[in-house]
Amino acid sequence: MDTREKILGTATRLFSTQGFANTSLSQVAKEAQVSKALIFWHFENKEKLFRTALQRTLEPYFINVVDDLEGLSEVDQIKRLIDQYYAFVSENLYSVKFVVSLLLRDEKHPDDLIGHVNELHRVYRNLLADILDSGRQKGVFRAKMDPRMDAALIMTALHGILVQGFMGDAAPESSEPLLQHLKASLVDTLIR
Amino acid sequence: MDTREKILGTATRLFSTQGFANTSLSQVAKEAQVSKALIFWHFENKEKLFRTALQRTLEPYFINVVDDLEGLSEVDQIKRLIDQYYAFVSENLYSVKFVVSLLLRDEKHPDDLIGHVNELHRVYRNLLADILDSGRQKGVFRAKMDPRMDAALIMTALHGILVQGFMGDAAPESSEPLLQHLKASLVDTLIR
DNA sequence: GTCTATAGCCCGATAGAC
DNA sequence: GTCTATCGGGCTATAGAC
Repeated sequence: MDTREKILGTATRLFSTQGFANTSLSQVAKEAQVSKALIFWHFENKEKLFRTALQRTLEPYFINVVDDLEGLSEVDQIKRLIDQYYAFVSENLYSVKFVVSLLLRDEKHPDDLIGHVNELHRVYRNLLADILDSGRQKGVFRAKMDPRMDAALIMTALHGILVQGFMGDAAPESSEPLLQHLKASLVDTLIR
Repeated sequence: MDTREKILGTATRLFSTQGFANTSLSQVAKEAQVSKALIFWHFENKEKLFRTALQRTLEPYFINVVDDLEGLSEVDQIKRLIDQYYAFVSENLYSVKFVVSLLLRDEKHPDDLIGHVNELHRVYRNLLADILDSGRQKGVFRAKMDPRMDAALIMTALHGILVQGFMGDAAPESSEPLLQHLKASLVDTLIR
């Protein structure tokens, strides 16, 4: 593997599990099995290395989620989106933890991290709201529902599952049925 | 004010806003207006200071929530608990952020932090489940509901509001109506 | 109990040989 | 591109005067 890649991979892993301040370049160098000075050759300083690692971390966040929805009913589209959100979080738990922990810190938020995350949240919520509204107009969902609020509520519940995943290492076994219950409760109660 | 108190208060504030590694004892000493050595006289080392500060941070987490519920109907008890959870998080946002960020780190979790948080979560969820079950037996709620799962779902949604609070500084204005919608959707749909 | 002074370590970053 | 060696500085922690 490329040396730069080796450094970047190690740094991404260490930053995302230990945070920026807790991770020394000496540790990165040791675990990547290169000299410390080499890090400065490839990345100007610790800050630049961090930004590059963060960018790498955020890459999979651009997921094309819409393609999967064609041909499904509104109800199934919603359920599919919920499943996809959950699957994404499960598969990227480390980096998700990383991003959330960045949001929690006073630490200078690198560039537009917050904007990036908010944008992702907004897109997802709007997609849900559009589907809900479409279903409402077709008479699948209750007429007096509020698509935007119900979309926000679904997002909220999904974020909640996220938190549960942080807390209990007991999560893996307990959050799967919770997800099923969430889909049943939130979606099915919207059906007229 | 007592010097020890002054150090502890300053440390609690700085640790909770900047994290452990990002907060130097020099900074604590400066902001508490004492000499650095004095910190070591009162607290053996940085770790001990941190543990003491964390304990202080967790103190308000023992809230007596039950007394407020007497005389209320099951539906109103649930809604009251939801409001209390939300109010608590709003009033203790900094320390809540602190605790969550600790949960996110690989860092040695100080003592039984996770156990402590899980316990709090468990107590709260069981309380919700008991109330739901009581209401179900009285015929207030649907007979075929699952009190434990529905309690877990409510907890999940509340945790989700937490995350929203982290993300958007736009939270204060947008999470209040979301809370109302949450109560309406989750609780009222349980009513038979 | 509170201070100043300082030891000793590890950090980020640089210089320079190969 | 990769290394060793090293600098200056901030850190935790200690020593010792008052």
